Amino acid sequence: MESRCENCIIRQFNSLRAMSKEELQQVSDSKVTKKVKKGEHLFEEGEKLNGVYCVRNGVSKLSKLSANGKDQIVKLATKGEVIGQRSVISEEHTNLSAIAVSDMEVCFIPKESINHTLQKNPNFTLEVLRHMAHDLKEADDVIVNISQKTVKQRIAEAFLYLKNNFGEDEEGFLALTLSREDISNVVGTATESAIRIISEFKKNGLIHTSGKRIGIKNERKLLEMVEGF
Amino acid sequence: MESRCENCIIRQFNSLRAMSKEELQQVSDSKVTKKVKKGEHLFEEGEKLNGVYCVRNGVSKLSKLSANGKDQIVKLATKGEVIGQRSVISEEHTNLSAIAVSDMEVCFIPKESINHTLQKNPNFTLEVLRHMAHDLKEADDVIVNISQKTVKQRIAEAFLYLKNNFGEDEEGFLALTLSREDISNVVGTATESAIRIISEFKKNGLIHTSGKRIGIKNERKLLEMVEGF
DNA sequence: AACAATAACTGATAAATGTCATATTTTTAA
DNA sequence: TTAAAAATATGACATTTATCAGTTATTGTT
Repeated sequence: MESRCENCIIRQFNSLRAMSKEELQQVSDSKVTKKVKKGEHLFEEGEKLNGVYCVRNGVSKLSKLSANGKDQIVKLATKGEVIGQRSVISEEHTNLSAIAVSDMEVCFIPKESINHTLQKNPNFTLEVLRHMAHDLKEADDVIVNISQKTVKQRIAEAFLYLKNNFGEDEEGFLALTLSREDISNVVGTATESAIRIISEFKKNGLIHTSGKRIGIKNERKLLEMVEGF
Repeated sequence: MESRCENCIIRQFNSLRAMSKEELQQVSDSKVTKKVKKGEHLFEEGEKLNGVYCVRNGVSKLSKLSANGKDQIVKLATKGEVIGQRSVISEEHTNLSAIAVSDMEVCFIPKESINHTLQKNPNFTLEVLRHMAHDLKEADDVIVNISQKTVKQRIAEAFLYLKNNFGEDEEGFLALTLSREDISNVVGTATESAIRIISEFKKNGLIHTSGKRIGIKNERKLLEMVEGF
């Protein structure tokens, strides 16, 4: 038997915590838990979503394909985050693809459960609104970063972001391992450029690597680089 | 005597339309109408907002100062849009400055009126949520554009955007005249680069200019440029 | 109308970044 | 375990974009 939303700790981190006991029961009855392997899609750009995904475990990249065939990663969503809200709320096709960058466990919640609560429970709606306001602020920050910072600064920032949001493993490597291509797609640059800068960082003792894994060696210097010294 | 929100046509374009008659009366009683001259601030980055601004007339740029001293314009807000919602909702200081790029008339609505309705009227909250979802989608698009398109493409796109959103005057110039610096800040490039490309567009017959005013001459070619031909 | 102040423009050059070609390493799967 | 595939890495070069310096045009003010 599957676990119930009412007891799910993940809920504490997202807007579902503003649901009443009854609403939560209804969500729990209608939800479906799925396992998504690294590299698999949750959904693709342009799809019509019939619900949202609540992330129990693992990480998904939200990305958009540009005209020149390159992906831009707009956000990395992890444990406790709800994916697909925007598209369900505005009843539009998704503008982003969601692909697992590590093995994931997600709960699919049909949109009916969400929409119903959105119309009846202002606390829930307000909570969702607050989350979206936060996402919007972050998106604005990304815009400013991409247009005003150098690739080097953005890569340094990405590593610090990865450390702060996903932590490090026992050996001191970033817990979330992204391919060089994914890194370049987060930062918005050519893969070769990203690789070159990673090599440079390694040479200068800012980071160390082992295969595709990256560990931060000199956080202070990385921070200074982001700030523009 | 001032005009009442209940009769304001602007309201049809924004989330205020989801308010009940009583709520709207309350908003109308507490609102203050202000005139803001071109170049003046509505508010500055980092300020704490005590309410939102409903734009009756004119245009405001929402921008963020980057570490290297350049502004990045994240959005142009015009008639019918509500500015400052995000910050009021998440009860944070603003992350953006709002400066009038043309003479404006705005209504300042104290946050109490907004917050009260947000907690009581799920329709209103949902409406605000939909608007924010839309803004978030647009922000994602901007991210992809900035990181994947060339400056030339982005400037072409900006001109088309200005035409579609603000129209043209009788003489065939874009109705919203931005300084070259503002254009470069929308696009995320150096002012000189923007000017250079504007000259090139003029030379190639894509646009014509008169002082700082810009008129679109060959929309089809601009569009093709945006698409990457 | 004349002046100062500001904005628009242009050229020369430097710096950053992208592209293509190819070598090397790591990962995957037979 | 080993071959094939995929990812990472590096060099050479082209292109794009930024920067600095200086000129011309426009705008606003007395």
